[in-house]
Amino acid sequence: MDPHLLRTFVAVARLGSFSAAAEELGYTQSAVSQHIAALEADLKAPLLRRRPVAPTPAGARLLEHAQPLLLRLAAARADVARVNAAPHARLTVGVGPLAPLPALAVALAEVRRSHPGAEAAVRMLTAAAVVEGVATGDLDLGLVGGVAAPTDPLPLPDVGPLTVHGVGEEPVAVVLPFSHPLVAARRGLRLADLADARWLDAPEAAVPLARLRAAAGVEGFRPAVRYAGADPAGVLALAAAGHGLALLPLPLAEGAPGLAAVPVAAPRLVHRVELLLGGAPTDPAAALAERLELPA
Amino acid sequence: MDPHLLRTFVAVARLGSFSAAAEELGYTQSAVSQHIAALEADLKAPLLRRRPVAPTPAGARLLEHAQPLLLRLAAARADVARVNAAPHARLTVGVGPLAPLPALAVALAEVRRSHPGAEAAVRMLTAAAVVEGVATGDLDLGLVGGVAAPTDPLPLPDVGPLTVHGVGEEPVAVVLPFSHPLVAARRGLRLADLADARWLDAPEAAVPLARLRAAAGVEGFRPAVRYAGADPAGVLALAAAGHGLALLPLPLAEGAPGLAAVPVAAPRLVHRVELLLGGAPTDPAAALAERLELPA
DNA sequence: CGTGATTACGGTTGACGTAATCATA
DNA sequence: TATGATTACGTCAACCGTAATCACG
Repeated sequence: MDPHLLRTFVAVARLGSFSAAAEELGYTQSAVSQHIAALEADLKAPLLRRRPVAPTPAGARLLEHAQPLLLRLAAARADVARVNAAPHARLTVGVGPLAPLPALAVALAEVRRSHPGAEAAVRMLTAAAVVEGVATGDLDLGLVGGVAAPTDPLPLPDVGPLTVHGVGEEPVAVVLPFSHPLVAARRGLRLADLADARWLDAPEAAVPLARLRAAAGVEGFRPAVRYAGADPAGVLALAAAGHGLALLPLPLAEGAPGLAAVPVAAPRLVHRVELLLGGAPTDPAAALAERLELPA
Repeated sequence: MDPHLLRTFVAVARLGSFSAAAEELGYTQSAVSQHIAALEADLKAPLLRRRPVAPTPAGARLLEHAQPLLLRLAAARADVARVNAAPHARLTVGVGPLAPLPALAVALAEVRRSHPGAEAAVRMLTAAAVVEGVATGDLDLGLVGGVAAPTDPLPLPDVGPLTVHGVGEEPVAVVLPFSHPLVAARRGLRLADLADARWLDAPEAAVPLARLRAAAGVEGFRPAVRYAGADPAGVLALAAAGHGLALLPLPLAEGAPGLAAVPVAAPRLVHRVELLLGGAPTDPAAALAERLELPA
């Protein structure tokens, strides 16, 4: 299970073609074929069906493992590199959806105050991409939001030691059109009671439905409309038009036209924003200072 | 970053000696030296100081990554193997501390009822070892307990896709000697108010202190006595003798001589027991049946 | 000095490319 | 039949072992 073999395996599976993977990776078609054959021999199981190229059940299982494995490998490399890395002047910050920009503004202002010469670049990304970027060193700093039980850390994908600091918690609310019968229950909405409602499936721009099922402890929360965008405003618009409910941070939800934002009473949930730094837990300010080159 | 190199690196770091690692891995001293040199060249950083052999800061970071990486690698291998594996008659169950044996007994009875010919072996392990064993296929089934917010899944180390099923939740209680002033607060104990008390540090046999800090959202919970055993009875004895407090599942805690078990009112916590199976989520009974060979 | 890590060197194995072959849409 | 995966084979590098050397306690 050489990482190189794993890498070509995921490339082949993703592209659905040996030759395309070969070109992408700078190998010949033959080498790719040999890689896959070596993997299949090692694991004693066929991983791909050819013509058309598609993963077998065993290959699908391997794929699920391979991507996190390669990610962790990159994270390990980045983490070791950080130890001996020269500080750099450019600070790259990744911001996930549902990570409120006010918090980012405060953080950046603090950086500029303490490191007046440092440039800062901000990238808007998906939550998974922020975690990946911070782990692999592509990002110096990450800001992600999500729901969790109060004071609980966010359940982030485990790609290696990351420093996670909660920087804020806000209540969460269900957004629903004023016409919705549940608006009457102005206070004390139980999430489990909404399991049979129609929900917006907006995994990037609102709380994912799987998370709702886990939090409420019941099945349901069937998706009515899927919204692939990352902008919560789109979710608000869809909710106002009656296409389904969504769970959002209260500050984001309230004041939206045509919508009621009803806080969730049970289970107790908050929207939590966390600051991510690569490497083992340390003081965030000190860790940042170490990585930033102070102008002379 | 060949896994082989990583494997010898962790062996060298663990044993503190190139030659000892060589013997353990069936290599020659020279090969081990070359492995480490290759790793250091690849990562462009010294990883070990020699004479005495000890990890450098960069090596320490790598170590932190290497163990989970190798574990995931083994898990991937096991997961693929499971797909094409022949069912076997022997069922191995790993039981973590704080996983109540009644639940195990019920589970085993159910297995024997549905698969009358299946032998079952039970191993008592640490929680981490249960997760590892299930992931790597050494165990067919795992049972672990821990505290979490109600309906929340337990925060288990992420070693790959595991099927996790909650099989029970019970209240948690602080155990304290009858003489303790807080016994008066028979109901409605707030965990945060106990941050300054003396606690038993029993990471295997009771809720770990780090978990308490995270749940209460405050620092504190300083350890008074460390108890390395895995048997909660030892914790009860220590608590009764006044050596410190501990958080335990209520059924375990109540009725212990000389102790009061006071339920925790805030934050809302439960002791949750989860059933672990290797592989992607499926129906647990069906998954087990697939792996068990029914006697003819 | 002696234990133990490193370096030098040779044999073997394995990896990749070229090119021919095979298989399937 | 054409596209694309596989197999054959040659070359070259990588790996590991033996043995000599080096270095720290």
